[in-house]
Amino acid sequence: MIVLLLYLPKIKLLMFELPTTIPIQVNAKLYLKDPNSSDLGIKIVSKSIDLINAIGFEDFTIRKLAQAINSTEASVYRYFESKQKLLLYLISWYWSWMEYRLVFATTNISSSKVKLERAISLITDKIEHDEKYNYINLKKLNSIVFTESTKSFLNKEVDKENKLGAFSEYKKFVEKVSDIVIELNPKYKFPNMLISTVIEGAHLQHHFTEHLPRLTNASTKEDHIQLFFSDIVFKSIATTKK
Amino acid sequence: MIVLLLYLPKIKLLMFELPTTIPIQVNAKLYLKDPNSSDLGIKIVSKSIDLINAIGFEDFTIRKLAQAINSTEASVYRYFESKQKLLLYLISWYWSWMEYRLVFATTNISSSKVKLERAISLITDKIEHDEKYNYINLKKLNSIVFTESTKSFLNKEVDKENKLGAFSEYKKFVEKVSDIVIELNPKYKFPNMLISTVIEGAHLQHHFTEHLPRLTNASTKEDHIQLFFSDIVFKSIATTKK
DNA sequence: CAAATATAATAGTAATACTATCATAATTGC
DNA sequence: GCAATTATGATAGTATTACTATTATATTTG
Repeated sequence: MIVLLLYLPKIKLLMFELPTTIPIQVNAKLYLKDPNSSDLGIKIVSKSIDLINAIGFEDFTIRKLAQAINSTEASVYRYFESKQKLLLYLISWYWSWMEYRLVFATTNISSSKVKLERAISLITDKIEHDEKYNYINLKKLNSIVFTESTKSFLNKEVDKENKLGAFSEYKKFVEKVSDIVIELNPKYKFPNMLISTVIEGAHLQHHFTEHLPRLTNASTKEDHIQLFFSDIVFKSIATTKK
Repeated sequence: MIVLLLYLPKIKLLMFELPTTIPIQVNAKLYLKDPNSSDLGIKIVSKSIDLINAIGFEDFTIRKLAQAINSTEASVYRYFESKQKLLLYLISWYWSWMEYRLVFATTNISSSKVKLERAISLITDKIEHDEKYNYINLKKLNSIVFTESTKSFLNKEVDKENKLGAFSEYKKFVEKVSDIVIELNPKYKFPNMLISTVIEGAHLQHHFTEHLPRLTNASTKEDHIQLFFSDIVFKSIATTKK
């Protein structure tokens, strides 16, 4: 069924035009009980996105979440074994969704250059409209990933969580974009580094633009961040013509 | 006195050859009582670096620190009003120290290109030898900044802390390196973005190399990270010769 | 050597992540 | 349609945390 969709005649770029029936896959080891399997699970995921986005992951507590959905801490812990795992679930969901966006944005495009341009847009553009994918607010989730995702791997648990597969969606996405880089320049030595740098760099630059503007040269109005990273990528992988 | 040092005939690059008498300035609003003013303050800073490096900032507690230096929580809180402020102090110290390293690495160098190369090395190279600057273990502090510093600004307190000047040493450093970029190409539009991306990107790539290698193309043995970022920078700012 | 200051000792608060237990509600299998 | 299973709620509890308050004892300073 997914394959069928990929062959639709006109594939649109923007995420809000994606069909909402595609199942987003998240590693089952990130939850104790699939939140998609019940109303409560759905409320947990949906409301945790609202809450983390509103108050930040540090101030976010399972108790606050439970109160917000008229449930109890114990019930939440039946779905996610920890606050960390819940965050990992959300981030993993995000990258799985980004992978679909990438597929839709690049299918039937013959030019590798255009494909890479579109991938960079997907990565560097902040979602500005309040759109939902089922019960998930994509703008808020996007915002969470931008500000909280480094915390998911910059800790002492990273190896343990990596073994669980917590970062495999992220890695898959990076590798898919890296593959486009390799199409354009098979000799370029650092495609994965380049793409992971663009991803994390774009997240940070968005944060800096808003809070520490002296670290950037980007205005909030124009898409300087996209321009900047696009420039970096294409200059880096350009094959020298002599 | 500082000025004098800058005019020493032969300026060496490596940090362990810096004189240890240069006072590193840290914004006074980051502490309640200057830790340099007493034995206890020195022990707090010195041991917190050891501890945070060993167990990570999340697991680091003021109680553990107090026990490690045979003191009490209350005493530590007389120097730093919070765990966060202590981290901000350490990071601020780091950037102040990096500024000195930058000055020493670039003084009396006429070529802007060489200056920028040296700056990039300073930024991207991890400190591998256990060297001390007075009571501060530079290797451990370097490691802390690489893994914990994003947490210092990726939170809801960032604006408040920014007003205190918590990030001014970092900004100063970024701007000093950006100035070299501008020397090389006055028309380049994103010097600050470029340098802050290189700094944060290099930190992350070091972490990825160790924990999530699929996100990189760097081996731990070679200086691929330096090569990669050096390549990015010089290609990005190259003036097109047609 | 008195006065000021720094530190230690001790206790306490409110909040946190997470666990345990048991009762009740909702769903399912037959 | 009803028993058995499962999901949730209610409630309580643990150990730990960041941080504060208070008082006593060192240590330094004028």
